[in-house]
Amino acid sequence: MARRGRVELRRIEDRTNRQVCFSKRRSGLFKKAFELSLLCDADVALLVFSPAGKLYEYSSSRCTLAAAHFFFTCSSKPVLWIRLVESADRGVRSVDFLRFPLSLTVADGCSAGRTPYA
Amino acid sequence: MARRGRVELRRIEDRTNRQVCFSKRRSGLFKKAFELSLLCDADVALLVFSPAGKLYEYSSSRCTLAAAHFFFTCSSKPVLWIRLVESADRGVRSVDFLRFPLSLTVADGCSAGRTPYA
DNA sequence: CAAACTATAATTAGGTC
DNA sequence: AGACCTAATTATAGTTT
Repeated sequence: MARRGRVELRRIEDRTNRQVCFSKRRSGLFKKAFELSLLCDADVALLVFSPAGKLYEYSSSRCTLAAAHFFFTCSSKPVLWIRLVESADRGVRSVDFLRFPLSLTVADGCSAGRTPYA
Repeated sequence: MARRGRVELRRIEDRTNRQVCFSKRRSGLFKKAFELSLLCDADVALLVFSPAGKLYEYSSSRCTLAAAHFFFTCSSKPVLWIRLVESADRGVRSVDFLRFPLSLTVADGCSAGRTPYA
């Protein structure tokens, strides 16, 4: 009737099962993130990409930040995503990022010897 | 001997208790993030700032990305943090970000009408 | 097929050392 | 702080509606 043993910690092969698990655990994870932020007065930012590439995001309201997420895609095309996080914002939401090509200019005083760009 | 009731979902006032709770729940959250990534083939990025301002970070190894975290501090000073996420990277680590001032140049084709900068 | 159910596994608050 | 312990809560895999 319920699970028969410990969960095996490896990729779930069955597609449907994996999708269902993703949905359940994703909401559990976001709930935990929210609780950590609230109970412990911490700032939390969480990004989850489904295998299909859909993005789910959470930022605790205490973040005074606009969080940006800056990736290399497989083709290594630098793209910047920026979202303004409203104050009093909490809970899980789908994402409305601004997406645009980016040029970076590093000002004087860079403290790092290696660049994240190839 | 153990807890006497449901957890009240609000900021823990006692400093020591809050710190202990933070430590426990943080590790629980990172574990869940890792499991979601592994079981469900998802990319997960998680940032947690302790009340003291210490940063804890996780990115699933499947992220083909260098993740960047871009904040406004309270004084609204734009600063870019960049970290190159190594492949085969998993688990919780303390952070070794590169920190430097940033100038942004948005190329043609910006799809957004509002800027995250005040 | 999503939502509800439910038995069990997993997390964790509060304690002790 | 940090590891362990235990009871109670919470999450969730598998099932059903």
